[in-house]
Amino acid sequence: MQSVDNQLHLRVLVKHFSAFGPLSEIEMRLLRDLADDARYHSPHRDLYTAEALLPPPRMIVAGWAAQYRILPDGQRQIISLKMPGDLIGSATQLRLPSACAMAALSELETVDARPFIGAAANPARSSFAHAVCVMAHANETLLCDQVVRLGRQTAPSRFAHLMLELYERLGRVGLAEDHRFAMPLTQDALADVLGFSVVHVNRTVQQLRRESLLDVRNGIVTLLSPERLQALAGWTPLSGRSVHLCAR
Amino acid sequence: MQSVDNQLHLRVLVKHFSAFGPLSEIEMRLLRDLADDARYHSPHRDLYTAEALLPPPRMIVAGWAAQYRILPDGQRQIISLKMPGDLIGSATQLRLPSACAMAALSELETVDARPFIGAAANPARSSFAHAVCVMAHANETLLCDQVVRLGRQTAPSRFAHLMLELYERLGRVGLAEDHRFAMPLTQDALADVLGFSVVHVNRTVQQLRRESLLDVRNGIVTLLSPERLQALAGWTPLSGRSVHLCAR
DNA sequence: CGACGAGTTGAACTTTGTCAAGCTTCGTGG
DNA sequence: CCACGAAGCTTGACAAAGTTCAACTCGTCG
Repeated sequence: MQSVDNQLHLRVLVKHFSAFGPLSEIEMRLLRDLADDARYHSPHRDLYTAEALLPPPRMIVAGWAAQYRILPDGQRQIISLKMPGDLIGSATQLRLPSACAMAALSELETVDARPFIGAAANPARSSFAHAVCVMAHANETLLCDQVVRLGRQTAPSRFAHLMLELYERLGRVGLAEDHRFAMPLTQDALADVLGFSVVHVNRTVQQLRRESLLDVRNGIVTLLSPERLQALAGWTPLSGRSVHLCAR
Repeated sequence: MQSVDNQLHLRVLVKHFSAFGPLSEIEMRLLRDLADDARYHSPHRDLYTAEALLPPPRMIVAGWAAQYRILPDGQRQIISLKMPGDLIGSATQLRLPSACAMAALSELETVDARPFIGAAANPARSSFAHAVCVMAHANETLLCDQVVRLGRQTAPSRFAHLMLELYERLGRVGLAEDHRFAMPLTQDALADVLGFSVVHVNRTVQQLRRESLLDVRNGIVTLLSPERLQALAGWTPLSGRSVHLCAR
C-alpha cells in the first residue's frame, strides 16, 4: 500500500514540475527520492503554529492544508489553501517568524522539500530554480486574489471565484477534470476562507445550485456552467496572466 | 532644492537598512548613489499596469503608492500600500507577469533598486542580502494582515488595525512619531484599501473620533489612545512577530 | 439506540451600501 | 477681487447583504 501511494505522489510531483520545463534524469531521481519518505498528518492537526519560527520547507503530496490566523475573539481566518504540489514552511534559508499557523484540513501527506530547495540553488537544476521563483510568485498572486475576493466581491461571486481558482490549481496537478474535483472542506472551513458565517456559506451554495451554476455534494464540486461562473466571478484564468514560460 | 531632497531620501534609506545590520562603507556609498537619481511620479499615475510584465525593481524614497486591481465592474481594490523604503516591481531576475497594477497615490519619488538587488546577491553585502529576504517576508506578512482585516474584522477594528500598521511602518523609516503621522490618502483611497464604500469610511472615522480613539484631519492621523486602539484592532506589533534579528 | 458532526432552514437583527443632497476648501480665470 | 467649478468630505433616509440564534434533519459510527 505504501508503494502504491508513492506512485501517486510521484505522479503529482512530476506533473507539477514538468510544467516548468523538461526534467533531467537527476531531477527525476530527486523527485522519486522525495516521494519515498512522506509524512502523514491527521486532520485538524497543526503543522506549525503562528508563534514559532517557520519550519523547513515541505511539499504537500496528498490532502489539503490551510494557512490561517486566529483572532483574539476566537474567530479564524484562513489566509490560503494549500494542496498537492504546494510548498509550506520557509522557502529560504533564513528562519523567519511565521505570522500564521498551518493546519491539515484533511488527511495530509507531505515530503521534505529541503533537497528540492537546495537543488534549486544549483544553476544546473534550472527547472527547479525556475520553479521556486514561479511558485513564490504564484503564491503572491493567489494572496492578491484572496484580498480582492474578500474586499470587493459579493457572496456568490466570491464563492464562484474560489471554486474556479481551486479547479485551475487542482487541474494543474492532475486532480481535476471534466469540471469536477474533490474538495475535502467542511462548510465551516469554507466560511473561514471566504470570510462568511457558516450559515451564509450554506445559503450561497444553495443559491448557486438553484441557478444551475455549480453543485457541491459529498465533497465533490461540479462546475455546471463554467462560462456563467466565470462571468459571475469576474474570473481571469491564471494561465491568462501566464505564470509559465517567462523569458529571463 | 534637489540636493536637499536627496539628503532626505538618503536618511530614509539609511534608517531603513541599518535596522537589518550595520552598513559597510561600500553599502553606504551604494545607498548614496541610489538616492541621487530619483524619478518623480505624479499622483494617480500608474507606475505599471496589471497586464504587463513586472518592471525592474525600484524603491520608494518619498510619497505613497498602491498595488491595486480593477474588477470587471469598475470597482477598485487596493491590495497593499507602499511607502518610503518599500520595494516595488520585480524582486527577482525573472520577468514575471504582474497580476496587479501600481499607482502613485501622492507625489511620489522612486530610485532604481537594481544595484541594490544586485548587491544583495553578493555574499559580502550580507546586510543587503538579509534585507531582501526580510523585506519579502514582511511583505507577505502584511498581505496576510490585509486578508485578516478584510475577512474577519468589523469596520472600526479594521480601520484601527490599518492605522496601527501604517504608524508602525512609517515609524521604522522615521516618518512617524508621537502617535502622529502624515497620511496622503483620500477617503476614496481608504475605502479601496479597506473594502468599504466611501460613505462608510467617513462614518467609521467619525465614530473613532467621537470615541476619542483617533483623529484624521488634513492628512494627519493622530492615535489618541493607542492602547484602546490596539485592543479594538486585536493588534500584534510586527516587532512582536519579530522581523529582525533572525538566526539562520 | 444514541450521540455526534455536518448540513439546512426561518426569523429577527446588525452592518454596510446606495442614493442624493449639501458642505468646505482651494485654485483658476474673468 | 470675486465667481466659479472641481474635488473631497459629511449627512440622512432607505435598501440590500450578511449575521446570529435556535431549531431541525440526516447519515455514520460506536
